[in-house]
This record gives sequence, C-alpha cells and structure tokens, in this order.
Amino acid sequence: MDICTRLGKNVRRLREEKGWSQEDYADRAGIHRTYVSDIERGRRNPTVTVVEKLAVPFDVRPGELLD
Amino acid sequence: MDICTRLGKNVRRLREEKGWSQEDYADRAGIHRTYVSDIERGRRNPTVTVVEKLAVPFDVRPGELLD
DNA sequence: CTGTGACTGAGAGTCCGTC
DNA sequence: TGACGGACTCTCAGTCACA
Repeated sequence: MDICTRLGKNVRRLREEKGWSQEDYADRAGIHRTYVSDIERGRRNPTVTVVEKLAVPFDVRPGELLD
Repeated sequence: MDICTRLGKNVRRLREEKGWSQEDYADRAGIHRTYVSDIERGRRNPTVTVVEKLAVPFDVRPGELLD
C-alpha cells in the first residue's frame, strides 16, 4: 500500500479514536481542514514538517504515522 | 531539534555505517546526489514519498528516519 | 567525494465555496 | 460532518555547473 494511503488511514483512525471532527483536529494540528481531508484520503504527499504537525495532537512520534 | 535536521542526521549516520558515499547511496535510493547532500544537511523539507525512497537502501521502516 | 547557488515544472499548502 | 472543486501563493523535486 502507498505511503500516502497508509499515512491517511493512520490519521483517520487516530482522529476517530479521539472523537474529533476533521475541523477540530485540523485546528489542533495547525493545518487547514481541507488539507486534512485530502491527507486522510491519500490524495496528498505531505512534507515531513506537516507529518510532525499531524503527530502533535495525537502525542505520538511522527514516524508512527507512516507505519 | 528540527525534524529535517533529525532526518538528515539519521540518513548520514546510516549511510556511513554502510560505508557508502553520497553518490553510491543516491543511486541505490533513486535520488540525485546533490539532493541527498541537501537532505543530510537538513536544508530540504522532503515529502513522505522521498522519505520512503530514502529508507529502501537501509532496509528500515520510513518512519525510523524521523526518530 | 561533497557543498552550494541557481534554475524550472510540479505540486504542497491555503482559502473560498457548494453539495 | 465530510467530500470535493477552483484559484491562489509558495515551496519542493530534480538537475546542473562549479567550488
């Protein structure tokens, strides 16, 4: 499976575990809501700085999002 | 420490452990030599697909390069 | 062998919407 | 709430000559 798809699935899974909407999560991560939507669907190829931002609200290491 | 710097240090450390030159490694990863040079010095902010390419020659999970 | 500045096309990332 | 589109700016991907 493509690494962007894996990233997207991990983000969605963790976000839903927290019970957050995409908008809630986007605000916590400091990222635009439409961008989160694209990422969860594997339609974007984010940079490592974005991966770091994505990891903050979940309190996990950035690398975990790529597993 | 900045995530780009961490990535760069990890790549350089692993590359030197293997005894490869930047050029050897770049060829194995399918990336340009000068681009590897930039990444090792933390001057670039690569996308996750690049991180995936970087991980291949080392036979590690892409996420490990971000630790 | 490696660092660096410069360059171009592609795409990252934001913001406005509608359904 | 989330999918999706359009339009926009700015940075990244990828390469080269040269130090």
